[in-house]
Amino acid sequence: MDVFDREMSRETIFKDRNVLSPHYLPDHLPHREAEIERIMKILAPSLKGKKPNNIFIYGKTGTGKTATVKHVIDKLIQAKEKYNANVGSVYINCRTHNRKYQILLKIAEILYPDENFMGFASTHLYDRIMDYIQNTGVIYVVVLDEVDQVKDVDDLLYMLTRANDHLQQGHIAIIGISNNVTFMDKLDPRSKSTLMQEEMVFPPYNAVQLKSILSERVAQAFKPGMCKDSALELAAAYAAQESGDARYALKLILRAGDIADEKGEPVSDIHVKQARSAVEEDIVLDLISTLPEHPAIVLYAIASLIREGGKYPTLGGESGEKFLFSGEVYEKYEKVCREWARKPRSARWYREYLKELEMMGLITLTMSGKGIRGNTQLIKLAFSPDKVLSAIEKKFE
DNA sequence: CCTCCACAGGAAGCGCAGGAGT
DNA sequence: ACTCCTGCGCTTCCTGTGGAGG
Repeated sequence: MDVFDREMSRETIFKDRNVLSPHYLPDHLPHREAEIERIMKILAPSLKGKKPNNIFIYGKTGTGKTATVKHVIDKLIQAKEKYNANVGSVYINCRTHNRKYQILLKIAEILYPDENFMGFASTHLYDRIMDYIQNTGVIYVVVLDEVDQVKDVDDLLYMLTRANDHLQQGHIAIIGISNNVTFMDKLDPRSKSTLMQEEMVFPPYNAVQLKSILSERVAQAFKPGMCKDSALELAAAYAAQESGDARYALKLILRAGDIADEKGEPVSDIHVKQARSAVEEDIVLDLISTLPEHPAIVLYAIASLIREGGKYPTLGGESGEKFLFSGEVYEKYEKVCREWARKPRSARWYREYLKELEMMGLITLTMSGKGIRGNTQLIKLAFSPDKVLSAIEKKFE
């Protein structure tokens, strides 16, 4: 009996592990009923051949934006069959298709599945797309997930929305999804007003909501009684702390499930706690791997200063939390740069790196208030310095 | 109260790379 | 093949801000 045989014959606590994967689309989305209804209402005119409004959806990661939209699109396609309506749709993830050209190409490829558009100019793609819509009179819903990733958004939106003015029949409707608040400010006012005919904000889930989301999935993923209620509750509580991220909650339970499965035990609190540390490590590693060189060095400077205690250790003394001063970190950053034979960036740009690191959730920034001279940012590391340091050292070999 | 500190963050501009237009 | 244009990453310069210190 070899390893394969033993693994195959082993009893597992999972019924369907796949249900917990980040790509799994559940049939039922708890606590998003109102959002689903609103989007359906907005899209409903398309079934009668009328143009629906464009929608812009904003919400933090793990608030169910993508799942909700995909769910509604599924329903729209079902309704299309039922009422024999002339509607179509594409879902495009702009992280992988982050330029106007790639998006037009993707649309063209779907509209003309038998043709090869490689190497065609984007104006040609545009014309062909317009031809299709004009000739068929279809109402075409384009979902742009993570729109903020598109380099030439203004161009793209202008092109797609202005197209509608030239169409005698048919229409392009846009659903934009983003988790970046500042994205709206960077938009051209014209594209802003067209994209945001309807604006929706998806709030983060609270602990109670996360619990009910988890329990639905857990019931499908594990065999009966193989995931304790307390474990589920703990995972929900951890995720609620992490800004209500349902994806994080699912990751936790999946990881905890794997740990428990290995031992052949039902999932309990201990496994969730272990999973948390493991998932956190994954996240740190993942974030740092995509980090450009200089932000990584800045982060390294922060982590090593935290470990050394910093120039002004535990100032303020609030629960012993260690804060660093912006200037102090910049000096350290310059020093590390010299040691690693890199030319340090200017202090101005260093501040941009700090903001970037904050947006990624690697550090937290607080403006200095009472008790501190001058007006400066106080920097706190979101993860353990040792994990961060080793991850960055690994990155630089 | 004024001044100084220790920065924050806006504006302008620069060199470069890669596409679009011709 | 060539110019032109545009976005990106960055520097330089500058004005603004909130509290400390005298």
